[in-house]
Amino acid sequence: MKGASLVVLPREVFARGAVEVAPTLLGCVLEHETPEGLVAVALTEVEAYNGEADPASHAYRGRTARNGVMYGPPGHAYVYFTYGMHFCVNLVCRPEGTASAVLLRAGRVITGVELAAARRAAGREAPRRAIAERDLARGPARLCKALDITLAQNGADVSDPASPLRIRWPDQRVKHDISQGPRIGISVATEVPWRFWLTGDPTVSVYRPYTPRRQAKPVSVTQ
DNA sequence: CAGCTGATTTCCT
DNA sequence: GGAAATCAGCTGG
Repeated sequence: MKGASLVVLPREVFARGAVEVAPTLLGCVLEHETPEGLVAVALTEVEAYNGEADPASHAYRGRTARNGVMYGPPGHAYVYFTYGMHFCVNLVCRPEGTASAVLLRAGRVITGVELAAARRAAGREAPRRAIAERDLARGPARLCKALDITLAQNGADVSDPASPLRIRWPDQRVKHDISQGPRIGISVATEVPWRFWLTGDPTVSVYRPYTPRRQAKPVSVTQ
């Protein structure tokens, strides 16, 4: 039935804390409809960020121009730009005024594989190999690239079925095994197990413990 | 396959 | 000024 695809997650789902919302999102389908076509991704890996109480959260030091959307109503997309070239997308949790959110880290492309592959290949110089299908949305920045999510989608209401960017329940209610462990790419609060993923799923990114970027850069010595 | 590095801008100290 | 919720490409084992 076609109508099933319009059943977006109700806003109440996002009214709870990110740690509770995160596992709920696994298997749900994030869709982005653009003039180029529709790409849909079944989420396989997410991370919870617990607002101002969480040293790893962008909201840890309070409200800024960048993280403002996180303080808004639940069920909206918080998109940020990082490392000078990448976008990442979160879904806002908890009522307005708080800053809890779930980072979408990876998914499996279930609709629009060709379009997603074209977007991911764009800008690469002399690619030696085609991108494997499992890698299309494997990683937060890759997921955004496959779905063409940019700052233009910051604040989008994913609980609105009329929104070009929305999230709906899985096609089939399958019982998944869910694993839980430390978050990736952060240097603080690495002890809390707030990353959730579908056990054994090939689209989940490989766990890499945090390693400092520059270790003891040689000090310049005069004379 | 592990490990390193450049790319490149926004944000905050 | 420097790190950042990252990725791709290259190197060496």
